[in-house]
Amino acid sequence: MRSGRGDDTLNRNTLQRRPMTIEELSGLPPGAVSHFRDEGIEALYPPQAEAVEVGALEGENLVAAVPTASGKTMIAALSMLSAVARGGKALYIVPLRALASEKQAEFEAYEEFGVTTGVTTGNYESTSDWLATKDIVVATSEKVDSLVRNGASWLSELTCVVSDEVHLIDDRNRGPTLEVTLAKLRRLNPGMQVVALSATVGNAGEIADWLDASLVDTDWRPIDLRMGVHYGNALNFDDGSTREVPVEGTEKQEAALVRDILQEGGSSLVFVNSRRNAEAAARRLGGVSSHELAEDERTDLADLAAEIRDDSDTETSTDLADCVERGSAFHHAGLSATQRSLVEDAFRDRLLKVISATPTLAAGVNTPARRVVVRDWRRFDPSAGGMAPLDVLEIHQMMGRAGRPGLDPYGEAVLLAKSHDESQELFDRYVWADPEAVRSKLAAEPALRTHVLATIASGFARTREGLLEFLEATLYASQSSEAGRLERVTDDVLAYLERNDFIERAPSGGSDRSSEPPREREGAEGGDDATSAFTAAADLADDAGTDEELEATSLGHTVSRLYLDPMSAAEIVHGLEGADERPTALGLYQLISRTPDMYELYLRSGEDETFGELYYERERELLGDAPSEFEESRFEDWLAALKTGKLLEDWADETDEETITERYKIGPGDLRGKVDTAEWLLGAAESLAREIDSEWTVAVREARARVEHGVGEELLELVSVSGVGRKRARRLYEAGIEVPADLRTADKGVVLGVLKGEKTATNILENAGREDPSMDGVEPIDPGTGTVTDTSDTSGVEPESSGKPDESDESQSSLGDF
DNA sequence: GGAAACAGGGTTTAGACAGCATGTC
DNA sequence: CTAAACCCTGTTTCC
Repeated sequence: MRSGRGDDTLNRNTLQRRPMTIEELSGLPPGAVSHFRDEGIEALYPPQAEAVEVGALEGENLVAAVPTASGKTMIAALSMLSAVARGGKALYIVPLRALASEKQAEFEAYEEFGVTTGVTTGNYESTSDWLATKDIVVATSEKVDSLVRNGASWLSELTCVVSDEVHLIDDRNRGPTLEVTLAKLRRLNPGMQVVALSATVGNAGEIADWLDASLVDTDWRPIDLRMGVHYGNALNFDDGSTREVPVEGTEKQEAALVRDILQEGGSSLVFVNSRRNAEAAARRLGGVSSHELAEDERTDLADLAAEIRDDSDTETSTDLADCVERGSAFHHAGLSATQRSLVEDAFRDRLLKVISATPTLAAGVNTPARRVVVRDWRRFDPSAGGMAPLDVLEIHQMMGRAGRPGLDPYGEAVLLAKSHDESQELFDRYVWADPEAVRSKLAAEPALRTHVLATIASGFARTREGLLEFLEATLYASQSSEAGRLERVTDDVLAYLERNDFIERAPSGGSDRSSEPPREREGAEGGDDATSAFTAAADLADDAGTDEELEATSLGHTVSRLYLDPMSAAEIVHGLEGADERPTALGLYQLISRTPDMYELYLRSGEDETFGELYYERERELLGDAPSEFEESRFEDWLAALKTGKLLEDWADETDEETITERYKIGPGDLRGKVDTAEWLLGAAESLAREIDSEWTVAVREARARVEHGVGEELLELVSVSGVGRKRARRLYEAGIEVPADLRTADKGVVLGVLKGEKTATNILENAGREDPSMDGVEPIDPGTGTVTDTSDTSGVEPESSGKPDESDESQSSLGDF
């Protein structure tokens, strides 16, 4: 830990001053100060005061590198509110969708004094025009990137942009997006204030230089954080103090630590390195927490467990619910979004006593605990050939979750050691260590592939020189020691894009290519303001007329707007163009599953054989050229994509959630994620098919509709009725109701017998447009037997009229039956 | 004879953004 | 190049 950095004079001065009260702040909208006072905020934390001193309220650029839960959001809020008070508009960029909702909930309160907030993520969108009227917009970095690509007009009205967790620029996959997006927003709005919020990192100064910003860099926290290592029966802290925490009998260290703090009324968070470990630890720790529960807590926990079981019918859910009943929970990306927030909320409400989590939790929404136990500090990393130690930054993020402001006297973060040597190593490696520096990953080819295309397509650069000049404004350029590397990779990428018909090069000098009219205006939703602003930005970049011109093709524009990795687009286009007959659903599912935009499903041992067989069985359905069986790794990728494709086909064949999660050994959250990505990619594939005039557009649309609703072809019409999902649609179909129109004429008794519940049935009939949807006095008819409880009208009901044999019992039993 | 305990080898391993147009059981 | 938990299987042990 970096205590007392001597070079930070500002910091030292501020800490010794009397606290700055919120009444001293000027430049905020009327009513803001009293709002904060009502919230119980009287004085600013020292880092916040420091931010104000360097001009946060006057539109000055600022990098705040401070620990989690030290009031970073307040720094952002003050900057944004003062920008709004000056008549401006602010954007708050977050790394996760869950954080977007968290921030919105926080900023919504500003409506009280007339400052409005809107959110936009891939999931949820307040319409674009509506966003233009909001004072503050919250969005994920990818969404902002997409808005830039699509030319949202209000972006050029921004006067303040906040980038939360800016250290994620270091992330190989998603960092470059944030980096490029910030550079574009700055070019678009030269006078705009930039506020970057970061965890404490090794090179905050470098980031500040890049953004022309003042730096607030401090370790200050509102509650003390003690870091320590537990070894044997003792817990040794960084301040030299020691606490006896005996490990009894066969119990694990973490169990002793959780029990110890629970007896003082404190909850804990245990970080482990795999999902399975998280689940196993949660089960074991349930034994600890269940001893310390009050009667009313048991009742509440039982309710929570019921909610969890209700959300999804899978083994993961059952296991989680069983743990929750005992006051313990696990948390990882295999959980559904609902389950995750149920667990997080219950933990914040102190109902759950302990969560065992993978690192997801450290990066996500705020879930502070009295004690944080970091059990595993190494994680499997194929690139390292085995277990690799976690970054200091990552461990510090986990440890930073310790201590709940206002509830705990202090927070404790504990690492576990099994030997004296390991204890020493942990102190050196993590407790006393500074976090790593943030390094830009922009020069990686996959990142450049997509951003170079987008930069050209949205008019930020029109020549190779202009492109390189734009890239000069990124963090990568300011960090790069290896001159020419970026240029070299850029040239490779340009060649790739040209080869795949995404861009065209032409000699400059205003040659009039009538075949391909300029497309800058494409997709500019907000009219001329946006277009002119974007064009101006491009003009700024292009000074030379000597260079050859770069222009996105029509296809290139589409790819950029669809937010696809060009390589994914190329794969899809190639696959569709090569199809001689109508592609099957499986063919399309495998196609999108092998694009880099689909997260890979891992091929387990023995599965290469299973899927090899499936491959030979259904080889003809697959699109494009299969790699030879002798190219081992490429063939394995092909089979892994087939596995993912098969999962999607199972889903679209109405296999139930439980069977799929068990068959592919995944959690409900993973299944939802796969389906979601497939839906997006097939939507994009449909646009591409239209763009290249493919004759298979309809096949793609149908395959997309089938994953979206998880139903067979014959149910697609039924699920378009609001309130009818995959299960209800199948039951209706089997009762002879095959299309929405049938709902308008069908016997009400049959409908009620199928749908169970008068309210649902009435509702659905109403949505189908039935004139008299009321179910008053209707007796349900059992769809299985066709027998009536009371009435005698059974005409027109054919229970087994399905075009698709009842699959439910078969799919239950046929494990591994691919 | 059969169930329970144990040993040894094999297997597995974190995370989740985006288009578009609206809503499961 | 570095680990550890869990599962499955086969064996031993104990009643």
